[in-house]
Amino acid sequence: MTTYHHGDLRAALLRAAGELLEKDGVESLSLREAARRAGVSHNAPYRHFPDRESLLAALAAEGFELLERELGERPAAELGLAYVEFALARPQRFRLMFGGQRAQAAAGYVNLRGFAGLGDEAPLAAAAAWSLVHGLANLILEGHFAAAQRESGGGAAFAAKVLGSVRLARAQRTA
Amino acid sequence: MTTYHHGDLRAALLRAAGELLEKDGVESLSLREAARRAGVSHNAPYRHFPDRESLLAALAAEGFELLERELGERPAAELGLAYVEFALARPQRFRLMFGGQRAQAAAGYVNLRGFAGLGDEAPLAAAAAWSLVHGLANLILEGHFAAAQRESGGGAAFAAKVLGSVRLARAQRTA
DNA sequence: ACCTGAACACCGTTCAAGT
DNA sequence: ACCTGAACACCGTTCAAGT
Repeated sequence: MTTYHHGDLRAALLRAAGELLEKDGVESLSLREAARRAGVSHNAPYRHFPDRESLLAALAAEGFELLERELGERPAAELGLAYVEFALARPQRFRLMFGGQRAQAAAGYVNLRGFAGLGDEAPLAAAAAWSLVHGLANLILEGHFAAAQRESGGGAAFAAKVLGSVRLARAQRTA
Repeated sequence: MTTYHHGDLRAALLRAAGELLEKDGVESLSLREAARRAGVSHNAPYRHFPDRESLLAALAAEGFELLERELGERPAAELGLAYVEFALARPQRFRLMFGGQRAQAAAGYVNLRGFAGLGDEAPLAAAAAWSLVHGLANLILEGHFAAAQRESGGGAAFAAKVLGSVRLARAQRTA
């Protein structure tokens, strides 16, 4: 019973907070509710996190590890699509990772140079590739391509089309 | 003196809330503080906005009008850069407009087909162009290109380089 | 060290009332 | 219609105490 808060309260808090995050988003994630779910007083979290913001930072860090892992399992040609799929599968986590000033943790974290055959060409090309998939993920997530998605049969399918069309344009160039 | 709340309390609230937003971001924008700044009771805002969320939606809508206006003043070749510049000039407004579920108001709002010579080619190309500039704006805003920005002499300069390199790639293709 | 309850200064939102 | 003060159920954070 009283097991839980004997060394892994931090982990229990992160798990509870992660569930709350993915359910309702950052804005309605409270330290007190996470503590409640972990079975401790509203005050206990301060033993492991100096404030709410650093709990959020830890959740974001988890997200970056997960993203890195998932990108690592895919061939270079699918990196862009994998990035979008990650965002669509964990929208709230993705928003937390890349929204609102919490980004320091991520700076330079995600390496997409391999995306779409861009190889190691140039830093500018890598920046463009990352920007493309990141913007696509965001805009799909927020519903800005709702109509086109419906035609394509879902967000991931639409993303594949868009990324495919870019790849095609590049292929035509080199051909 | 008692002028203010005689018809334009709504406007006064939006102005106060806009200042708070641009100062500290959405998360620390409270209805009560906006009311205080507008010189009314913490309760008065409910005469004009059913809840906090719809005040935020109104602020986002203002942002979209402003973005549209600013894009409209630039030649087609500069639309992408203008988009990024808007984001860098009003980071908190931009985050509000495109962050966290508030996007319905914007769906299909921004038309970037003219960007980078993409013309009316295809919806997929337009989606790619918007994604590129949107992702670039976001990633610059959150500090993910900090090092490259320093070399380029600022976020806007870096954005111009990235967008220039993409345009170049397309030009090479058609040449 | 780790956890607790009480307390403080905030919130958003609702309600009964005033003009 | 528009505004008010009081009240409710929440927050994040701090503090003095307990083990």
